[in-house]
Amino acid sequence: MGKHLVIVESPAKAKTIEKYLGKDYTVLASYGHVRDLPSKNGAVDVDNDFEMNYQVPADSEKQIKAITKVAKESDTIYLATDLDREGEAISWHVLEELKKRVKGFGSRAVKRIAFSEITKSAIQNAVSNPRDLNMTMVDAQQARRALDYLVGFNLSPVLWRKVRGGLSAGRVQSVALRLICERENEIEAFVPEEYWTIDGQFATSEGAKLKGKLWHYQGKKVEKFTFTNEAQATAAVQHLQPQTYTVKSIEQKKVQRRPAAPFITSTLQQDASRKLGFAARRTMQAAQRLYEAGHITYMRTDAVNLANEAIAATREMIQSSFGADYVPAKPVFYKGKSKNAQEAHEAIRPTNPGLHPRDLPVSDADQKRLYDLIWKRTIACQMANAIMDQTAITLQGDGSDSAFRASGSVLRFDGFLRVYREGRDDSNIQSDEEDNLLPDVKEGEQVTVAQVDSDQHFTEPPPRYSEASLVKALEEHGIGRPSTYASIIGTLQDRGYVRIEQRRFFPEDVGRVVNKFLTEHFAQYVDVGFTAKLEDELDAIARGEEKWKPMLRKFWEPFTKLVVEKTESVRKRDVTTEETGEKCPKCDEGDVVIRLGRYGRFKSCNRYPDCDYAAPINADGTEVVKEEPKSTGVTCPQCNNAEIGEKKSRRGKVFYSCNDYPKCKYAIWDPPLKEACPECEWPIITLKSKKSGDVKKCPSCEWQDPPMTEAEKKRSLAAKERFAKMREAKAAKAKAAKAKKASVKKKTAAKKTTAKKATTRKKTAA
DNA sequence: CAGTGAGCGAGCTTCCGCTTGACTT
Repeated sequence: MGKHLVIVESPAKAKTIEKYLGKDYTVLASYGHVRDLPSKNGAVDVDNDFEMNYQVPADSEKQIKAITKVAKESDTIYLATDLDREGEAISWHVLEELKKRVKGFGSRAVKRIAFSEITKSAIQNAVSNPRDLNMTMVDAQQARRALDYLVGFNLSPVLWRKVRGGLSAGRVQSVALRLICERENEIEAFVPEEYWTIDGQFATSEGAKLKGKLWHYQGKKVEKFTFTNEAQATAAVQHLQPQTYTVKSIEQKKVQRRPAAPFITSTLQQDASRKLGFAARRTMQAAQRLYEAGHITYMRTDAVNLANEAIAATREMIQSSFGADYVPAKPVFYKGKSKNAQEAHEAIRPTNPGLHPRDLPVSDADQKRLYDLIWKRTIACQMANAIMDQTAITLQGDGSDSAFRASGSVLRFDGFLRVYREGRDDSNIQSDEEDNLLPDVKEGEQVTVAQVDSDQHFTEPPPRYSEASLVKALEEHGIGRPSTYASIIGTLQDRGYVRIEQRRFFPEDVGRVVNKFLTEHFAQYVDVGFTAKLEDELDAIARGEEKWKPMLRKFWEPFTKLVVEKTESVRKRDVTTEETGEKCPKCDEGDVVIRLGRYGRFKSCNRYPDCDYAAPINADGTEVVKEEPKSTGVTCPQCNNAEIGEKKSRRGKVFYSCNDYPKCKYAIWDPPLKEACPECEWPIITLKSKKSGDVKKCPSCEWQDPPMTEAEKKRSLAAKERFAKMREAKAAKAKAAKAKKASVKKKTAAKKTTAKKATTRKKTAA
């Protein structure tokens, strides 16, 4: 005896901690939650005071067995799971299982310890300052778990009945879907507005040039919509052109720019998306590897704070690499911005800031690039502010009440910008003032007009969400957690609710129908504020001011009433069809309605199946007009029977296919040429236009001209590998799901046979 | 690429959050 067992969540963490503690300590990982509600009805027994029927899944059984084995030989158990709500619950679940599995467990000491940074001092400090399990926090987690289950497993079946089978709804995914759909509605409703800007170019007596924007016009400050048409703009240009101008004022100020806070999961995903073009999944995969190899701290975190030791090491690194000017007098501390942050970990940083990216002993390109990003952001966050001189020069028209304004800023000290500049996205538009050097002028100096130009602009609709901006929006509303951002995106795609095109989210028809239904009938549960309100309640439970079961009851009673009511009152055809007011062009009797089919919405006759009129429609509901395929003069290489025509897909993408469709299904994306492939003799090749010039390719073999460079080969191979991996993972997932189904079927079949046996036995007994 | 849909009503689907692994073609 005299042995101690420490339980953490992650195996990589277990390894590190074991190094810091003596040999009397065994550190084991729970691998996340060890018990959960099973994915079936009745997991939360609403008729029995919300009894939670937890189960240990097969995968967790392995971990629990290992933990039990060591627990039997230990006299102290340290529960060292993460210090957030989920971590507290994991500790409790582990403890509950140990009580069941270890005889005489009560003789052992159980201590809850927690640390938010993995450093030797933090861990030793935690071990010498243990506390008890916080049961009110565990209850808050149970309430969260139960509510998510109840929402998901009651709302989803409503969708199966009113829309289509296999769909899903949930506290998080339905809000994410809502954001994407509402953005699309905004874009569709958007009416562009015209406006004009007026710029002037000036020359000083010494010949230096100066550019300015029109600032005042005829005594009024110029606003965005001061000039709304060409006539107004032209009139203004004519009015402004012949004047001379005088430098009326020169305003100068020093502006400091602060570095961004160190990375947390959401900001890492955003920056990796903007700078490296990584999808959230890809970022997390690379980060996981870096974490496992001990190069970075934990990658699923919502805290921006850094360990003191890390700050010290970072400052040292800055001092030695860039000099004392770049080290601020005091360390820089950051405050988290996100709602509902639980701050169980540190920010994402290099474990050793002294390890420069070029010395990272890793060969994987994704990991290298991600480490580089993390390293730079971490170093930058402890560097001095950048300093710029911002100058604004006002040029007043002589004898007029119109003025131009030239502004520019000059970087005086680069500070953190020397290593890192935050990526920009939609909400953060690059200002055109930066590094705009202005010539030296004096107040009262006269300048002459070289040119006055007007430019036409139109206001633009808000952009569709990218993975990065969606994650940002979710985080701002406190919806979802660092460990789930990437999978939320996956769920929306798996359900067919959205698709990603050119790295932007587009809602699919099913997604829009589901969203309309949920927002119309279950508005309060798919509201962006629902999670925030829930979090307030959970906090009250954690503080001990509220009890979790009464809170669940308060949620459940009106919710289940609404579900029952809507299940009865809403008719499926009202959800999945829209009236058009048109008469059926085929039978002239029925009305045309828009229906939701397997592949999206389409027009049909409401007399179906008596009339089978059907026509495809565009995303905005207008009928698709079939264009005649454009001739290419190339014969189909597959059937040799017809020409290949240039056509447009329903989504507007150009493609080339055999005009004998549907008899021959040959189709390619790139335009065909009447040239045989020199390699495999396939009768045609294609011509793809790239930035670097035209590339001839064979659609049937690997041949291309000009041949790929080594770098391109490497890249294409890497992309292929990634693709193969993804496909494999998908196939494995599908297989697992199938296997699960089969085993469930087997089990239910087995149950049935035993049940049968039981009844027959009963009968014989009777 | 195009295909799509109703209703008899068997039996299936589904949540969020925590963490990694890898039975073979």
